[in-house]
Amino acid sequence: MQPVSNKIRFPELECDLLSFWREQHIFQKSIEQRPQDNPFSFYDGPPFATGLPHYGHLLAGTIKDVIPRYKTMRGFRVERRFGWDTHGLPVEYEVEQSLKLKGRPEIEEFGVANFNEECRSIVLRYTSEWQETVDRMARWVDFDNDYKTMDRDFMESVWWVFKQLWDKELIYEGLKVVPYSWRISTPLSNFEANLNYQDVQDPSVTLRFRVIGEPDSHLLAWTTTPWTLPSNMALCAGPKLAYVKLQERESRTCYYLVKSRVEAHFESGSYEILKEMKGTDLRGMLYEPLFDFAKHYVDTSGAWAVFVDDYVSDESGTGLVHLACFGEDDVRIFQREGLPVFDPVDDEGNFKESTDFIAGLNIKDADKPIVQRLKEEGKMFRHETMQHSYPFCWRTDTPLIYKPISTWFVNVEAFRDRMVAHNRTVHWVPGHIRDGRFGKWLENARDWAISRNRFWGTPLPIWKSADGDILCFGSVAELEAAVGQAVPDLHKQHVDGLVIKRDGKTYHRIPEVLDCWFESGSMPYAQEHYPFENKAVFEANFPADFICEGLDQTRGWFYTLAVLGSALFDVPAFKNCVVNGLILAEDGKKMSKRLKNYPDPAEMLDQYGADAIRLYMLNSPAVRGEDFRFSEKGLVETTRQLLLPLWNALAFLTTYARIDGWEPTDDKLAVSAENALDRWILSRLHRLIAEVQKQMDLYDLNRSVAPFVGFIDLLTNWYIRRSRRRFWKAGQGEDKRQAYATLYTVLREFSKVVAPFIPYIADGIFRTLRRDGELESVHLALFPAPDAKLRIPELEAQMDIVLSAVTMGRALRAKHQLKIRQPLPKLTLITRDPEAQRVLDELGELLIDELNVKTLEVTPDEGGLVDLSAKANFKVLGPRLGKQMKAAAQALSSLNQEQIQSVLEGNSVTVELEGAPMDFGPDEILVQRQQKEGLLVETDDRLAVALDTMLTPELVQEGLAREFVNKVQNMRKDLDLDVMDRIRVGFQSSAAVQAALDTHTGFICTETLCDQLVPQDSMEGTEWDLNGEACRITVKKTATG
RNA sequence: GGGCCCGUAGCUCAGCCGGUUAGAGCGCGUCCCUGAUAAGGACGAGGCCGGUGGUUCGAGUCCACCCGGGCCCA
Repeated sequence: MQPVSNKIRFPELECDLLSFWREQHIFQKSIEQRPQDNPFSFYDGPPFATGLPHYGHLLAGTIKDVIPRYKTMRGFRVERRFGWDTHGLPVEYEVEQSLKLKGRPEIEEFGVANFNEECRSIVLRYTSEWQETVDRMARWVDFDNDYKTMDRDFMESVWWVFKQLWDKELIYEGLKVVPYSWRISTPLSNFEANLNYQDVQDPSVTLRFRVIGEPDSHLLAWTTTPWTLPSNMALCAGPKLAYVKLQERESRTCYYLVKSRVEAHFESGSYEILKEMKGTDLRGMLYEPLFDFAKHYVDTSGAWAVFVDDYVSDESGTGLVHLACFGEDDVRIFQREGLPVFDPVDDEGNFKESTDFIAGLNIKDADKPIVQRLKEEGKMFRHETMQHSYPFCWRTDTPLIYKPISTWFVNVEAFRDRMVAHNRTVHWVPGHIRDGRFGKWLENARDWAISRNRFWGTPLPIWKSADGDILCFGSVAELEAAVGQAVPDLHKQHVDGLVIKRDGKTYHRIPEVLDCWFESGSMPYAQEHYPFENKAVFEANFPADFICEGLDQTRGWFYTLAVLGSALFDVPAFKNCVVNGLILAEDGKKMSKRLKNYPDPAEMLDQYGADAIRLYMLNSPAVRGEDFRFSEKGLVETTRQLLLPLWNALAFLTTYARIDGWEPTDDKLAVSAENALDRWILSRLHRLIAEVQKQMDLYDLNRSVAPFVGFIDLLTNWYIRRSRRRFWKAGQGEDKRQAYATLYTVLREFSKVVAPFIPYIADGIFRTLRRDGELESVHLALFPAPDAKLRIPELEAQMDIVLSAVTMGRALRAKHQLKIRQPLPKLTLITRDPEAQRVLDELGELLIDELNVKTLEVTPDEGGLVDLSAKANFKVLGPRLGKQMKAAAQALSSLNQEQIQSVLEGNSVTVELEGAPMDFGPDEILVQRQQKEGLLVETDDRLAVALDTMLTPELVQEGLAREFVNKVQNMRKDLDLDVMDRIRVGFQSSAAVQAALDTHTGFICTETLCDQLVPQDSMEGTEWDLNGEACRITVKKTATG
């Protein structure tokens, strides 16, 4: 075994291991060595590579690595391919910006082919940086065999998916109202529409709509967009709102509006309420349109009437909403009620010829003449100007409009219930996502708009004839047959020009491309080029056993996977889903490049290494969907508290193994553990293995990490601390052999337990301990099996007692200023716990050493040392007593010492409770211990510890000797001596110290590896204070160990 | 405006099926220990468990409402 240094630099270790893994193809071996017929399938959600990876990616990437590594160690074959999202708006925007193109007309002028090739050229710009970071983070994923959504094979499968939906009649063409910039003739995403709100002044007009069949009666409706009035087809009332018909006293004119807004529009006393009614009562009222151009172009029968819908509120306006085709709710109601859409606005935001006096005007310029005309015709009730916040195009600073555009939809509502049912079978982490955020979203799922009026994406495979006949292609072969030529590339510029003539009709491709979410949702099929290739591979790996992404993917990838899985195969697309939360900066804000409120990931990798980052994140709430504040301090803490102690456990073992020439041979390891410490740590190890396995099988990463984090503390700060002397001891005794075998075994098995989480350090440990002929990496090993035979629960319980006794003993010493180096005559453990009696048998030495006492006594007799008090055991008594609980608690708290003693001896006690006697068993009463004032006693619930502090001259002498050893050891350390170097010690001291040194010469020399301990007269050396005695010491190296 | 999540010590977070003195780490102060460790330990200060009502013998924990923060949607 090569000794390892405790001066470890983890980033260096990691880089060495990274090269080793790469050179020896460990990742490939970890897959190939697992049986092909035992797959565990993982789908990678493709990221955009238009930016560099940030902590969110590192977090998801870590989880995407931990689970597959674990499953590999459980014997599964886990293929993982990296994916790239290459299409879509983010890419197009970057290109538009770099080429200074604005909107559709300029792109078309530049040429779609040129534009798309520009897109293609930038999407893979950062892939090498991505790969480097992902590799460095120790995430094992196949980049050579990756998939890209712009690959022809991928796109062909997307077409196949689309065609499947088409054949199932789940695709339809409809209208969708979207934010639209007329300046650049481009629909925008909701996200973009939110980028640029400005305060502007707009007309605020309230219109009179004359009611048909009632003399001089009008419906009042309000709008800030007069230009939409020519498209008005209906008015809408809130069904549950209260409305009135009122009459103006002066003019005798009648108006309908919502009751709660009357005072906003009429002065009190100027009117009389004629009638009150609910919104539903208004339904079906007919009115005269303000403008009637529309009837020349669309069928207006049924239009110009009042309808009702819940979206109407009475917070502003009149409670009667003017409906045109420029609002999402409007179009929804139009479709429900069979109303016609009349959109007279062209792509540039100008009125078409169909609009009489405003034809050719830009919509905003048309507001004035429209208002003018309405005033002249007496249709204006009130005309004001108001200031409000309105969305503007973020690129041209012109106001956006909402506009209906032709859009292709997936009829999700048709199979929504199936989707909801499938989702019930998915295991989500955290669990509340299933019926909460995601479940609720599914229940309310609306039809999915999948087409985009853009350029860089997979074209919809639809060709349309002039009379609306449609051809849909589900493969390249079908298309090639139809057009009679090869189609090597499926991008827009290559297919738009393909014209199909069939049965006397001519078919042209429609201009839209698919939403890139459609492509990522198609990834299970498209990454395998299914069904054109890899049928068996696909079937073996679908649905995914495991996926992981951030909380924001609820409406994103999780959703599109679920939609397509349900639509195509009527199954959930994934079985287990871990959702990670958002990583925030230390200040609780979003990480922001502009604010520079977070440390550069590359620097963190260089400084602390990937394992520190991984463990820090895994040990955080971020792995169960909660926000997490990332701080460099956390990395420091993780390194100091967990990783370094663990590594130093290894350094400890190897250091002494070298000194003793110990090697992990079969017979050295065959030693059976007899020492209680060894049996204890092995028992804890197997308890740990069982726990980690259980939690990992539940995908609960927090609860997997917490136990091994705790184990590191037990291993280093108790097992090794207490075992140190066993390794130092001269010679090769049986106990030493056991110590080596145990520590070796524990570290080796532990490296397997932590391998999925901290793969570098785990492999560093494993490979250090590895014997010739064994597996070359821990990542090729199987996860350890918990061995019930090695579990000794009683021993674990006893050690718990010892550990709390140590804590109490140290507290006692600290309180009374008795340093540990000063031996004391006796420690008394006072407890009635039967396990504690047995502590003496096996674990007593631990306490004697750790607390530096000469003898240990365990006694059940608490007499004189502690005050006992009784308390009701609420947990046990509550269910039995119910309302009597309070009285019982009162009664039990006043038991006398005699009664309590009796309870401690296992007897029941009878107490008067509300006039009647009642028996209480010993398990129904809790006895508490309180130290008596002024005694050297420390207590907790079950245990008291007392120290005898009577110092004899012998003990004082021994204390001095230990003090002396301590000073010499410090000097050795200051001189940077090797642990095996021999020394000569000179001293000049008081008589008391001299006497102590004489008595304990052997002890001192053994402890400090000192060959000569000699008095000296000179004034050289370091001056020390040994418990108040002056002493001057020199240390000289005499021989190298 | 709607849905979901979060709110516990100065900071980062545990706290299981509801059980009576609410924990850990970091930071701070005092002290101890140290030849594996960037260490370790003890003690101390520091809490209206976001608020208000309710259910219950008993609420940090369950329910309702409210306040604050986040994410998503509108």
